[in-house]
Amino acid sequence: MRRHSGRADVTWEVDFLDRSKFGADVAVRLTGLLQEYGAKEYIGSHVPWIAEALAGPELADLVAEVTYKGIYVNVRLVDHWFLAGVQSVIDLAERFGQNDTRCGRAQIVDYSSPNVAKVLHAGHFRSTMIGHVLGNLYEACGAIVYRVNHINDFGGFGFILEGFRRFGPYFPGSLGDNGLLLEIYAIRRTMERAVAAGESLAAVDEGEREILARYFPGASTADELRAAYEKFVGAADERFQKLEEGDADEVALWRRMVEWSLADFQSFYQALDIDIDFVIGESFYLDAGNFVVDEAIGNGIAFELTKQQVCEEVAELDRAVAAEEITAQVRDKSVALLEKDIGAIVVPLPDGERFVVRRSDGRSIYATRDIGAIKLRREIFDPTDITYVVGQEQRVHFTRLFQAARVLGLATATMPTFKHIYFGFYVDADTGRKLSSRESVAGVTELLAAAVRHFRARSAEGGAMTEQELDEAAQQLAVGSVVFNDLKRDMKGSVSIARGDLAPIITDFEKSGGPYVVYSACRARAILRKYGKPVPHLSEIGPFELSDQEALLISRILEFPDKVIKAADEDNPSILVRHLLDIAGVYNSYYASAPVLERGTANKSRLMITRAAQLVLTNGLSLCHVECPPKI
RNA sequence: GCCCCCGUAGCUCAGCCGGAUAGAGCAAGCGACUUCUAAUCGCUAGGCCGCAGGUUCGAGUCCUGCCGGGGGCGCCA
Repeated sequence: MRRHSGRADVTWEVDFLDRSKFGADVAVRLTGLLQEYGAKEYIGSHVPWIAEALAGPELADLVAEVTYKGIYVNVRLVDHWFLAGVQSVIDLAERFGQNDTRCGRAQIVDYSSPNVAKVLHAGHFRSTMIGHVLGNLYEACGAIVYRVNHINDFGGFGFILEGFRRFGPYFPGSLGDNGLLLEIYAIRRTMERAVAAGESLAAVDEGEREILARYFPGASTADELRAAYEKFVGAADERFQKLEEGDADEVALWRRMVEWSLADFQSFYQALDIDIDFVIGESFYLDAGNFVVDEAIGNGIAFELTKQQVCEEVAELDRAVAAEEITAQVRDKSVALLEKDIGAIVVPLPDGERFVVRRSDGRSIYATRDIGAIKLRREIFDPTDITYVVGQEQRVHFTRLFQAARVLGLATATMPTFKHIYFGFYVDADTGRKLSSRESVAGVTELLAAAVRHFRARSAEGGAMTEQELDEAAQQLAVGSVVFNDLKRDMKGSVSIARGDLAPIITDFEKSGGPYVVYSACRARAILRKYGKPVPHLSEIGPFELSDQEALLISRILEFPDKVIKAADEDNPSILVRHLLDIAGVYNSYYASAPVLERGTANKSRLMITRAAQLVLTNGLSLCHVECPPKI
């Protein structure tokens, strides 16, 4: 193109087409020339020579026919090119889709991140699936991936330690170990709501009243409740301080409690068959965080926000109000935020905001530990990229954390890269409103179990399979369903989910496409199994002609590696998932119309295409953390 | 108040760095199983791409404003 145009700066784009629709396989556009000259002149002066160049002898073994219409120069490729592509897919086999675009990169992916003493809710589920698949994608692109499960085993623990002792006599006997922890959390939340509700207590529902009555038998009025709550908070703060200082009793109890929760989480990870390399509690990073903060105070980067500094900023705000740059309302809000931070250790950020890294009472907060985590992770893993897969509600926290890391010298302007991959939450299918963690809780494990039972029952209709095969197939279909349900749409949007009855959810899962892709891969494999021999090599194939459908299917298959790269580059698994659904659709259609094994003879080129389709679907599913069961 | 996300078929969503007649799936209707397993396939129907301007040869896509929906803004995590 450059030679024909006589210019070195021409750029072009190539789009795959549907042969049955356009009679060609790819469209070529020289975008630079198009923009430079406009459509009219481009069509008149350039399109003809572009078509002529493409039809020239140099490309004769690739190009079968060139046509043009409007700004598009359409090229029909020779059938041999497609089948050669199929052969290369077969040669690469399990490696098809892998690439080296991220060679030399070491990426930390921080995902799942459950809270000890709280219930795993749907947000953790999304984080787990998205993070895991992103890790797979980065690996497929050649990166070394360190998967880290950052367990919140510290924040808010004062309440748990105190509650465990304070409410001991009132716990119902039926609660298990982890159940106790959840109960304490529920008590705390209930108290917060009750106190926030004030005198009326109108916002407190019946279940919450029951909790209040059980655990605070002496407090019946709003004032008494408030007093009881304040005593609870005070005692909890003391507990936390002792824990941080390493008090033997508190540490021992804390350790036991963490174990209870981890054991509970394990059933969730087992159900999803997820194994995260590094399970590290945030407590691990406490000392490193304090070290960084102390050092930063020492060299003046971080400092205690004093009353005087706040006064100066307030004065500036007052000036702005006087100059009518801001309203008094904005000023009051800002002042309130400023005053709240007096006494805390803060890191000033380039955008003028502050990042609080230590409370005024000297205790750590999660920011302290997150900073420590960055320091230790850099020392241990020397990562080029750190990616956090955490819900969108923490966007502000992470943008500040990343800025603070650079200000504190824990990272340079470009190394490592920090990314917060966020996602939407689950919403009520009827109301469109966000489900609270308490509502979405219920069910992650139960939902998956119900999905397994559903697919188990359907499989059983099929016939000759052993019990174990049935279990495995159902497990994979269930996992595939939930993964696809979560990952086929853009992550930033919310996922609506029906409440109560699980049946509609399961039905949605089945329709969501996971089983469709699994089943497609299984059909392809069934053909190959029946054939029973290695598929023929390209060199054994005589003269052949591809159908439009075959050309389309093959071009979709050959696009797969690019989709893997794109999904990794955009940190967006849905790009991969949708492409798999697309391939599965084209393949199923092909499967229905083009028999491979017929009247005892095998169609060689179709066998090759079937093998390539099976490989691309299996490899793609594997990236999505779904394995194809041997039988279905 | 500030910030973020969303608005495309009855429903759930795709739609690339702006490019051919805006696509799938579900739901609805019709048709196809002694077959490489029908968890499938084929066909039909269904659209002021929220509204109004602007940029452009060309806008669902980019810009501005408006309307509507959801969310986030702790010395919690």
